[in-house]
Parts: sequence; structure tokens; C-alpha cells
Amino acid sequence: MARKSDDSPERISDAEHAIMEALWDHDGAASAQEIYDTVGTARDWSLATVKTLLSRLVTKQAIATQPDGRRFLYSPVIARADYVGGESRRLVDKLFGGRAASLVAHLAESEALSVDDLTEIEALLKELKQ
Amino acid sequence: MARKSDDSPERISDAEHAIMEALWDHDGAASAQEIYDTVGTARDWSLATVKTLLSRLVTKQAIATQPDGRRFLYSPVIARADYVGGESRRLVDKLFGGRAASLVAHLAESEALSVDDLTEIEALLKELKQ
DNA sequence: GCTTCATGTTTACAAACGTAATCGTTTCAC
DNA sequence: GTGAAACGATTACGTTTGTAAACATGAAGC
Repeated sequence: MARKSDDSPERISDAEHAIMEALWDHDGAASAQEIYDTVGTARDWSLATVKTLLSRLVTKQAIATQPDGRRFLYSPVIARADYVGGESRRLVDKLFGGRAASLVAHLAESEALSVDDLTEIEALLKELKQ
Repeated sequence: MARKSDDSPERISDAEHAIMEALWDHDGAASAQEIYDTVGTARDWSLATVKTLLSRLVTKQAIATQPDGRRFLYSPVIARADYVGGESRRLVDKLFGGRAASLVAHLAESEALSVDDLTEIEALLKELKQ
């Protein structure tokens, strides 16, 4: 049976990402209006803009729609953890030759990590290795 | 005395970033041809494309030119460490609410880090904290 | 001196993005 | 049943990006 072109996980733009965050945040499917009420007003976008972004996300298959009366409810298709993982990997590949440890080293050296952070991470690592 | 618009550190695109990497890699200033010889051929870009990207980077003030006979030599204005730091911060802000430790936690939990990585990071942290 | 090659500059053009206005249709309040 | 409101769909339009071709100019060989 032939694979049906569901390949490349289309890239999500910054503006689109803001919409995704709202959807991930929202418990269950949300209407365009609801999304507008949170992200739209916060970022000072018009309702029309929010709708455009939702459409593009549907096209990119990042979110799905389910009819609700004469409107749609939107919900994320991809999990936030997956998205975050993908983006993190992209960065690591692009800037650190794929070595995540290099990223951590950089964050630490550039004092992007506080002493508290370091302690927290140490504890985390210990737990993960145990 | 009025500040003279050297503000926002213009965003560098993916293609432009490849050029930057070549420049950072290159010891000292490089000519367009030299950049083409490395990145261009590797990414299968025409010399014209490389020149366009170099021009855009000059406009964005990410690189500087110095005349060398009837041509230019290009060199990075921004240090790689700064760029890397900025991009890393952007990601952390966008996806982890600004908490770098969360990024590390995510990498660890999503097994983006091998046991060796974990060990390496642990050693690194110990050193940084001491 | 004329041709050719190297090099920067200008122009091109499609796709993606940010940001929306307009259109067509349905529904709800009168 | 008529007009306004709510929605999704379509169209719009400027900017950025990827990818380059065309152009202008100066140097170098013959």
C-alpha cells in the first residue's frame, strides 16, 4: 500500500506558533473566537488574522477541526512536547553540530544558567541516570 | 546626541547563517569566491546566490567588507558565540518561558542526551559550580 | 585597443509570512 | 421575512527568504 504524502512536518511560523500555544493551553478544542480572545487581543491581532493563521495551521496539518454547529472547533494534532523536541533538535543541529551537551555547555558558560539552575539540573541528571 | 539607528540586531535567515558559519570557520576575511568554494559547492548554490546572501548580510550589518584590490573581503561583525547565545535565548524564551533549565530537562527527558552526554554535563556543571 | 574574465550591483521572481479586508452564507432577533 | 451578527473562505498586499540571471565595470592578456 502506497504511502500517501503525509511526509514533511510542515514548518510552523512564529505567529502560527502563538496560536498553537493558545490551543495547547486551552483545555479541549477551542473556537476561533476563543483563540482570538486570548492570543488575538494579547498580540493585538484582528479576528481575521487569527482566522488566517488557524487556516494555515489546518493546511499544515498541525491542528484539526471538528464541526460544532455552524462553526469549527480547533485542536492541536501535534503534541507540544513533540513540537518542542523538534525545535530544540533543530537548534542543536544547526548551532551545535547535533551535540546537545554542547548546548548545555554553552548555556552554562554564558551564564544563561543561574547557580540555582545548575543545582536543579544536577539533581535532574542524577535522577535520570540512577 | 541622538542615537543613530544601529538598533535591532537584524534577524539572520537560515541560508544567511550558512554563510556566517563559513566566515566564522574561515581564518580571517574571505572573498566571495572563497565562500562559494566552501558553502556554495556544498549546498549547491550558484556563485550569484552566495553574492546575494553576502550582500544581505552586509545590509544587516552582520558582516563587514574591506576592499582588496577590485574585490571585497568579508568578515563577521558579530561573534559566533554571541549569535549562538542569542538564538539559544530566543528558543528558550519561546518554548521554555525563558527558563534554560527547562530546556535541559526536556533534552534529558526526551533522551536527546545520551548517558555519555549526561556524564559529560555533570562533570561540566561540577566544574562551573566549584 | 579589444576581448575576456572576475567581481560587485541591480533586478527578478516564486514561496512563505504577517496582517488583514471582503465575500458568501447561515442563523437569530425582531 | 428582514436585517444584523457570526463564521468560514477567498482574496489582498507588503516584506522576507531562497535562488538566481542580467548588468556594469575594471583588470589582464594578447
